[in-house]
Amino acid sequence: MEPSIASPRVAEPEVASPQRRLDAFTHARLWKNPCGFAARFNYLALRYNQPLYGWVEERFGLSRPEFVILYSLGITDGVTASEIASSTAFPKNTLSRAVGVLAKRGVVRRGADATDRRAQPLHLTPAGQDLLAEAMPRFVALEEEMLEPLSLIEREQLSMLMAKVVLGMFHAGDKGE
Amino acid sequence: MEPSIASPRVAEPEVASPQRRLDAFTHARLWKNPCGFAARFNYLALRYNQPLYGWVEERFGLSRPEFVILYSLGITDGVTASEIASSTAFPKNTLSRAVGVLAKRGVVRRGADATDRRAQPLHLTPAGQDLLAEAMPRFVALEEEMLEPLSLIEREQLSMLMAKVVLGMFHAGDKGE
DNA sequence: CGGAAATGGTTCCACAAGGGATTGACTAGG
DNA sequence: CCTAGTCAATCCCTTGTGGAACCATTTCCG
Repeated sequence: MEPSIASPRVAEPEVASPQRRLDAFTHARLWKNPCGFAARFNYLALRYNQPLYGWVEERFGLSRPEFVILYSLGITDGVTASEIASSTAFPKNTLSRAVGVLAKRGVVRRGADATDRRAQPLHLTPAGQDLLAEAMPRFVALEEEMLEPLSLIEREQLSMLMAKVVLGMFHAGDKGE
Repeated sequence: MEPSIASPRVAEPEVASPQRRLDAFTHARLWKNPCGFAARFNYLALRYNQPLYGWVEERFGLSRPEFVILYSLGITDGVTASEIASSTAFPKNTLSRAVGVLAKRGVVRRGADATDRRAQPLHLTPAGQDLLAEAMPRFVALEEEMLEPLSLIEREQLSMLMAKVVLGMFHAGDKGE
């Protein structure tokens, strides 16, 4: 039962000079791990979300699920709370609450679906668009910073490989399970 | 300010036939996103952790931070709570509580550091090792399943590229910030 | 049609999470 | 050798989270 991803050569030099025990442990978590791939994307997710949502919290006073709603609307305007819930795996009551907060702030507006009176398609207000416009560059910038060690070609490769994995999960999960 | 990762060709066919609105939205979140790379690893992290920690919860009655401690000890025995905290970004008090629970269950033992009586190096008990031994295959298997769409060569490539990104973050974060 | 099952959204409540202060142990400086 | 400052671990308390029950509307099916 070998690790499905071999520890790559690029990692080895680091092992030689661990500055502290902590570095050594973090290093072990990332490289000496039967689930190396999982450890790595979890690490990336952590190091990406932690600072960004921390900043969103202190800059706008918005919690993570609240901001996720804005972000979702930025991608697909008119999406409903349930859809965001299903897609992001936040529980729907959490999102319901969040929508309430956002509506009270005037950054989101609850619309009405013509064909289904239960559904509430959500829309960004101009204020919401402004807020999102201020926040997005940070998100883009940190991603850019993360990818900085890679050349353009490598980014393309990485993108393509991740795409394959994600699509696999997407199909397996949304339909199969 | 274009997306730093272009939407790869492999994704396009899917757009043509979205079975439901939800699929369409999830798809947009993954591919029509200025932070495509972030969206993808966040998606993978979600789809990986959700089922596994759900299973751990119902199988062993262990919360995520509790299991993370066991997992950490599996990788590096004798690591302390603080080190796990720093490395995984779980708050120390959460881990302290978790260690308490695990100790009470008899799966973890609080040792004593010879040179520093403040520190409590943690160790797996035989029961803890058994528990971990039962759980690990699930984690390995799901990772394997995720990587299944990739050939061995592609896995190597992905591993190498992720390694570059992670190492960049590792250095930037632990020392720079 | 009409009742049963399903679905979008909200409300209630128990509980765990994590920020902040506290204790106890080590280390450096007067 | 005592004091100030740091660090590991724990405790307390507020808050957000998310499971479950709950309405309103819609869809399914006899």
